[in-house]
Amino acid sequence: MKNPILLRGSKLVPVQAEQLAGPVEAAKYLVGSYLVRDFQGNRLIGKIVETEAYFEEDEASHSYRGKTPRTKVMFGLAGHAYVYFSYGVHWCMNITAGDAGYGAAVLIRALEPIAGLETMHKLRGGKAKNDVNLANGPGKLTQALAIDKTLYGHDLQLSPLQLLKDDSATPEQIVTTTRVGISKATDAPLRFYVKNSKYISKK
DNA sequence: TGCCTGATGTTCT
DNA sequence: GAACATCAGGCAC
Repeated sequence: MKNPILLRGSKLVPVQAEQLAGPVEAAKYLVGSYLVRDFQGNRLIGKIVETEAYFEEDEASHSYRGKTPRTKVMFGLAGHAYVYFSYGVHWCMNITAGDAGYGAAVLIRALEPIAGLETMHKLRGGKAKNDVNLANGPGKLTQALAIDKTLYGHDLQLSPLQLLKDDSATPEQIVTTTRVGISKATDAPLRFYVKNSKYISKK
């Protein structure tokens, strides 16, 4: 990779598709990873602190009813962006997981803002009263990182949106709970977040 | 602080 | 035509 991305002295390396082979493992693995967004000359970095796993056998998953024009990227290669419009108002970002042909993805629910906070506040339209509220929800983080349908299907090993991991960091302590904001399969323990993080979404 | 509601595009039934 | 992997503002307490 040209110009490796450095953060606090450690080098961030791209997340490989093999590390996203299973949706549940991928959801856990992605907690503590970094999203790096290059936007209009600014580099915005957020650390993933909360995820949810969705897959074909899962009633709450968009892929449950099979491949459609919207969900087709979920059935493609792992490590790509599945971006969809929710409630007519917000974009939500997923990272595809599992083998090609199997419809699975990991919803990114919250980020800890690391770099480019000023730009993130601007992108949020000044609605975030503090840094905690910048990206502590699926709709908020897409706003803060300027993620929309133009990034649908984007390969996350490439700029302007990359998925990276700091291999020298100690793994996060992860808490597992049921998912949020869904009406089906509400009992499945498929939500993962960093223990004691103040940046996770509410509820 | 916490509940309630309006906004509103896309997909699926 | 209804449901939806949401958010923010308004109002009551």
